[in-house]
Amino acid sequence: MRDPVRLEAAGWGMAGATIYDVAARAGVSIKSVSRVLNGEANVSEALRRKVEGAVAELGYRRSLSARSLAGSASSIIAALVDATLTIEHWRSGRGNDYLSRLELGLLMECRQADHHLMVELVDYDAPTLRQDLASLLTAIRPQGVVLTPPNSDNDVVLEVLSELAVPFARIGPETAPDLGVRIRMDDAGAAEQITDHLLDLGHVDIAHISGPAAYSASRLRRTGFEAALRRRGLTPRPEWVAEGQFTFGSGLDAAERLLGGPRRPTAIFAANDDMALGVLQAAAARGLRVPHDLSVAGFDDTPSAVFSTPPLTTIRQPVAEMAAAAAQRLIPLLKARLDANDGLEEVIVPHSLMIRGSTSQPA
Amino acid sequence: MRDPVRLEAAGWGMAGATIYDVAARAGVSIKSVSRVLNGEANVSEALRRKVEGAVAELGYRRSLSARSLAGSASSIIAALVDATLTIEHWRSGRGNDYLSRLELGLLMECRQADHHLMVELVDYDAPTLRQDLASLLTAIRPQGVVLTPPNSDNDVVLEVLSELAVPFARIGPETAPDLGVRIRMDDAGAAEQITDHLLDLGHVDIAHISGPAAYSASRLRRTGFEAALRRRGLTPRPEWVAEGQFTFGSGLDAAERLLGGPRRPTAIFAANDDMALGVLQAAAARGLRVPHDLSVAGFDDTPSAVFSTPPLTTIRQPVAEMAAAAAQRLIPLLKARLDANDGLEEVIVPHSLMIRGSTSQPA
DNA sequence: CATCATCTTGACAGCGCTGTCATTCGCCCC
DNA sequence: GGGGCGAATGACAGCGCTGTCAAGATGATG
Repeated sequence: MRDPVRLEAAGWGMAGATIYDVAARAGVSIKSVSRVLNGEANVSEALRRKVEGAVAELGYRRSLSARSLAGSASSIIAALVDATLTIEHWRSGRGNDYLSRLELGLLMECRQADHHLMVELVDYDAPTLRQDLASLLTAIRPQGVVLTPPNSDNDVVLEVLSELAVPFARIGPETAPDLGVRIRMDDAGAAEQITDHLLDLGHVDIAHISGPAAYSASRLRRTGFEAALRRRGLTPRPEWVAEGQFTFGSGLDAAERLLGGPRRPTAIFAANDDMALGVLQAAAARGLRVPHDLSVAGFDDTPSAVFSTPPLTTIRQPVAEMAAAAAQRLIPLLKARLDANDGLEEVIVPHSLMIRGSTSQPA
Repeated sequence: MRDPVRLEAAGWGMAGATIYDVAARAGVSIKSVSRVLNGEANVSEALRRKVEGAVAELGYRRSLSARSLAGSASSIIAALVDATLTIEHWRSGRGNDYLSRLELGLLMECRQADHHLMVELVDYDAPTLRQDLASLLTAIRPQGVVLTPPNSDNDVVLEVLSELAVPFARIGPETAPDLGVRIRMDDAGAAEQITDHLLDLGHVDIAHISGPAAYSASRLRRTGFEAALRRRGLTPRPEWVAEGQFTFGSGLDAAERLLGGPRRPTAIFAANDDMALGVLQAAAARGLRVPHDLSVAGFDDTPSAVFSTPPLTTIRQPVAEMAAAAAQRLIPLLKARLDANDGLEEVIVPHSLMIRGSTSQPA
């Protein structure tokens, strides 16, 4: 058995107890302590009680690094976040509501399962992405990785993750329907639902501001929008779909184009709230009253959607729930040491339509 | 030298290279690799080049756990976040803009310094806080800890951190002016400035909705508010200070009280934006036009402040910058292995007054 | 040219765990 | 009553690094 004085010499000030201390206190071997802590089979009740007592008395907690190094659970979940996007947010001085909610969900689950959340910035545009990611993963050896939009589909990332056999969950996956745990909402269905809401109000001339076509969320929302029209026997007019960039400014511009055309739509469904807010501004600039002269619908239910004038009718994405579901699905995987990321389940979480002041019957 | 086949057997799929692989490839000892990587002195140029070459070829990156375990840098920064608050946010389904911006700042700095960010929920109300925190810290052994508002002052936490000699930074510290790196803004000064703005516009009858007196941010803002009045020879009227809870609802209630009094103020300065938004709503409910009949000022510059009607005049807290400053100050500390948390510098970051539509001359 | 200080490099022992394998102990059965 | 078997526990070797200490290389010095 080792010298207990070692404790004081650790340089990290008052160091915590180690497994040796617990073993000594309980009068058992370190392996037995390890067994109890890992809930291994074939442990006598007496042993368990002795160990648990010692653990409690010493306030012992296993070292993450040691566990991780010894080849077992690191109990770290890494959330991979888009660096470029983050830098943009940083520059604009704004937080990222989506990411924040996502993280909330992850944190809540991590807390329950006694796991830890590490947030990592990844530069998805770097030519060295493959290399970067591999380094990152071997450096921190997370037990599971959560891919966040809009980067849940990067081929290189999926490849590296598969090669390294790291379990992963994808929030809002778009392609590669067979890799990892996939958690998403029904974008098309939600878009259809909110378009239906406008149609139900009596609108016929409905325009859409889509997101960048590169994102399938954009495509799915547009698809849903058009499907809703078609189901009512209406033909989507291409000139009434403007592509935006998911930003306030691009929404404003798109609205200008849409409202400046020969025939003015009575409702605009923007593919996200930021753009819808831009529409609100464009409408105000033209002296159009919302919702009297123009109904506006968004997507996402960002915080500002509640405080805009009028408040936005929008789709509430259950982001935190998605994240929690991801972690929930991921953590058992870790336990099972299941390292095949194929054929895992897909979870579709329910969204909700938030009807607020920005939509009404056409005048 | 070890068996290179080991690589394939690691069970983690394609494992990354280890220091042994690099050493073998470079034809040097592992210690030399370690030396180069740590930038230790007395390393020949030739050695450095050989090692760096091998590292590059292999895409080698040191294992966090091993480094941490071996007693050196864990390169982990832990951000301690209030669990109760987080759960509330989780329930409400809203993100946390403040936290998000804070994290952004931390992430940016971590990225630069090749550190990692771990976000940890802490239940500050738990009777076992001391124990919990000690366990947490010994489990993850972060190199530095960032305390986030409103928990930058918890005595138990500061104590544990000091005992464990973990360097820490405090965002928005209120008490204990000599512990850790302290990063804050000038709350009183900012409050004074925004009150001055109202006074400059010609307002005399200015009311204040403060935050909970328990938070010194509340007290400082109130102090600044009253100081501004006094400097103009005005006497603050206690009945024109209402205490809110930093929430929308409490702002609305407080505004009701203030506006329902015998003499109606022409301007209200709320200690945060959420409450100011409540004031906006209360004013609208009473048919008061803002800013014509009532000027409203907030504090924080939350995202909704931009999209409210009218947009809020408010104080912009440079949260991300504060966080970045914290990390910036913390990381060198880690390197220097400085484990005294006393007498460290205090950083006061500049705020800015955002003048928007919610304030104007009194009618 | 021997001597000593200085620079450069390597061997080796942990850090705190987990995994493997060996050992002990009871207990059942013929 | 001996052989066999499973359950319970322990001894010990790493995991991939860093720190310590020793040794070899180099150069300065008298």
